[in-house]
Amino acid sequence: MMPLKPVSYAVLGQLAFRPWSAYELIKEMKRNFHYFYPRAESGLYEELKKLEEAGLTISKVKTKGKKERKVYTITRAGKKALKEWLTTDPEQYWLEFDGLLRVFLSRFGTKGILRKTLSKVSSDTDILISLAEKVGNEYLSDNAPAQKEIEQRAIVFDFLLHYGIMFKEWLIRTEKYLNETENISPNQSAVKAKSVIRNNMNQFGLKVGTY
Amino acid sequence: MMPLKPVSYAVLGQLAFRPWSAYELIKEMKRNFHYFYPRAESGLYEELKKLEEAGLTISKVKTKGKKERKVYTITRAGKKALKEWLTTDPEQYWLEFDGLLRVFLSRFGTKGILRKTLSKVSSDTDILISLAEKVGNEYLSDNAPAQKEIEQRAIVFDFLLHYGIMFKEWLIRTEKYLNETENISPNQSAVKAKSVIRNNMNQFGLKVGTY
DNA sequence: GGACACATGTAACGGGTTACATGATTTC
DNA sequence: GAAATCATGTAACCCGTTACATGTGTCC
Repeated sequence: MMPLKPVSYAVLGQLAFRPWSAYELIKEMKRNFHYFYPRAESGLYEELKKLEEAGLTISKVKTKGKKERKVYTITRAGKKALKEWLTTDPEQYWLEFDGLLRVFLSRFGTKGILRKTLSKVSSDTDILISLAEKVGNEYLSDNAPAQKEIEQRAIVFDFLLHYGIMFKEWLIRTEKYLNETENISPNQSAVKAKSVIRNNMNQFGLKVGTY
Repeated sequence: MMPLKPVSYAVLGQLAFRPWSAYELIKEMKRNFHYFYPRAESGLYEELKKLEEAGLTISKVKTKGKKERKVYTITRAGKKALKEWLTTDPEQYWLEFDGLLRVFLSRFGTKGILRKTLSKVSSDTDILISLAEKVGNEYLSDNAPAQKEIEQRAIVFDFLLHYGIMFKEWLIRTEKYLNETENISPNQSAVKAKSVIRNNMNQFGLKVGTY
């Protein structure tokens, strides 16, 4: 039996809340984890099978009409495995953001092209934030998660919203910077760039001048 | 000739700054892109070969001592291809953060386990921030990037530093939250969780109560 | 009855990493 | 001359996605 991967524990963890059919489970995981642990739905059916083979879940067939579907439940061993995994160290978090690559390389295009790139990033972020708005309101509503669950969800929500806002604020600063460097000499704009760097470092207490 | 992937343009873009030997180029890319476009070094040699096949770069063998190594240079066609790519839309940015998964699932462990997870995230973030400090100081120093380059690097730097700080501030808020919910009833802590969510939403102008 | 969402997969493909191989150059 | 690092790869593998297959309930 293969050592399980983090994604296996994501599935197992979702099953720890309550039993689910595969389809519901996977939809729920997508809702919950999409923005910080994205996985294609098709692969998760695989994981469910592996978990059952490993004895960490069991499934019972429930017939409803003519359609039969399995309902998966976590086992004692599954709960134990989950708890053990939680004690291990998380991986280093990891961002993939080709928009920033494009910013880095933007002098090989035009300022117009750069603005277009940023505007795509902006609208991607709007989607994230409006999802946060939707989820936040659900959490505050009558059909909010159970008390035990909402405590952790608040922390995740807090992260995700600040994550999105960070992009938005960066975009605003960048737009301003772009406007301000619109018609100045290369010399002046290099000075400006350095002052951006220095101000950032000072703002967050990084040591300047120790090279 | 295959359609190029974003990573191909990352390599091509780095070559647009100046010619490099493979090794130097790849080291530089790691420095520049590691935190927002991570790729294993070994795969980049492949990309270089593909780019040359496609005529977007050319290489010349320079012998130095007994060792010969290729120096890659971008071609006219390469510059054109790069510029064209820059006009296309960036992908949606994408975070993988299993620490947050662990927070979501933390009620299946203990608060101590959760704190350990958060402390790993914290030290990962310290590494990011101290790298930012190092890079920032390099940018401000005598051997700073050329004027033309520092403008874009300032934007990237600004992002990366705020990105790291966002994690740090989240960790601080979360720690505080954890402390405050240490010895209160489930009822009260659910109320507290909801107030975290509501405050966040209000702080950033999300509409509350429209479900 | 046709369209579409619900529901559950699987097979093939591909991108990217890990681990290894190789030799040269520097450092002690 | 041993060890470490510079320097350049390649082959095997694995993880995960894409695209497809299949049947059911439901809406009009």
